Amino acid sequence: MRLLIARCTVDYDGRLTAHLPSAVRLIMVKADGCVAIHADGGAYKPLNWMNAPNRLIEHDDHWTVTNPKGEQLTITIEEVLSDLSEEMGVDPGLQKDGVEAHLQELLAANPESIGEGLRLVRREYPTDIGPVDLLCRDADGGAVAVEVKRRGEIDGVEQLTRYLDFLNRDPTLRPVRGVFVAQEIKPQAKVLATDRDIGWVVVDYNELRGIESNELRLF
Amino acid sequence: MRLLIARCTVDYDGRLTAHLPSAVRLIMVKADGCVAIHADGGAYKPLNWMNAPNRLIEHDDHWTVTNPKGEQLTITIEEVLSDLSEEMGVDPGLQKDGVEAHLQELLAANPESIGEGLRLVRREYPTDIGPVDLLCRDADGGAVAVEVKRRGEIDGVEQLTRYLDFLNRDPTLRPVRGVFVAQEIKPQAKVLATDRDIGWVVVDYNELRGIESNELRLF
DNA sequence: GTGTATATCTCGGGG
DNA sequence: CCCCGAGGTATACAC
Repeated sequence: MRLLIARCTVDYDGRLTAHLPSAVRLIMVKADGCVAIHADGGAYKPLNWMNAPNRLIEHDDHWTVTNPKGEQLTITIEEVLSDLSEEMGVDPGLQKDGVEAHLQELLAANPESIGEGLRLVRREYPTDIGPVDLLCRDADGGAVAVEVKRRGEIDGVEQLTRYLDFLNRDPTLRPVRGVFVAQEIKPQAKVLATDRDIGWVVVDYNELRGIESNELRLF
Repeated sequence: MRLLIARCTVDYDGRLTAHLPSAVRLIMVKADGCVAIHADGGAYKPLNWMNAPNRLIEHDDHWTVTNPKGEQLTITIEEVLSDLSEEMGVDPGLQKDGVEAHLQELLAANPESIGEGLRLVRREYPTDIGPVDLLCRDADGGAVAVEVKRRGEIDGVEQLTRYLDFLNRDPTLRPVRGVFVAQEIKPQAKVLATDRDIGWVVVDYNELRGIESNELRLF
């Protein structure tokens, strides 16, 4: 990784055009070739960047970074304040816990926590426009499509609506009702779901993990 | 800005829990207090981060970064390879051109470029589930809802469908037809729009800018 | 502050 | 390769 602190101007010409007036900034060049220009503030997002793969050419007073799509970043360097290079090696990567996939697993193992009498038919049930998170049957044998989100917003309701639209074309399933499940559901998403006769359930991740470990203890 | 290159492990506990095994990484601390941990590859997104506002405490061998929501980042530093601090000042910020907002402005000023005889009623016309980009009336006085995108994809058609659904409940507007406008529309989005009796128009941003400057020249 | 839409989104997975 | 979905999305903007 190379870390250059310099007074510079930057121009990006690609999916949009953008310009940075002269100021002191950090120019970060990573081992994979990607370039990012950071100001001394404003969260983690750089002001300008160019992802790998690309071609970086260092001219006398400016750099050009070009990618295969024809996007170009031009960095005009007016004054170098610091220039540091360091070998870092390959990173072992981030280990995550608590994302949607895990929530889906827990719900698949405990469909009763979505609705009484629910039994799982299958996870990632395929439709023509993508897989439904969970397909279940209720106590009366009716099909239930479940969309799982960590945070329930309007687009999740849209997604489930699309799936229901397709599932209800299948005579072996019809009629299919929908349930929207999340750790937190925004009021507008509840309104839209109710408006479309879609049920919604708020679940607690830690409580589900508790159920899971209790059940494990029984065996 | 402080740039620390160190062998470290990192633990995040907040919206999820995540762990980074020991490796050499860049730890960036910006003037506004935000912290980002970068590997030597993988685009501009850091492996872990904590946005401002937060509280950074440097202990002997580890740092803790805590934000008001109770999320915490723990950086255990095993070996410091480099430690650089540099004053950069406030950045003048990025100047952009060609984003959706500009396209919407240009179309609002030239509704005729969407359809003959269209007149603008208002931009960001409010509905219960969010604002419609443009509400217009056509030559016959019929209401027209316009959704503007830079790149037209399926979710834009969904969005417009939602708005039309709500707008058509308003007796002073009904019937409202929809037009989907973008610089580029994906085939699937065209199919879905047509299927729902929604019109679609591909516009050229530079041409619109031309119309705009021509009109300005007339005055 | 809440809620909604945008983003040069980034990133990963599947066909 | 593109398409689609998730994200600790972040960020801007209207109400």
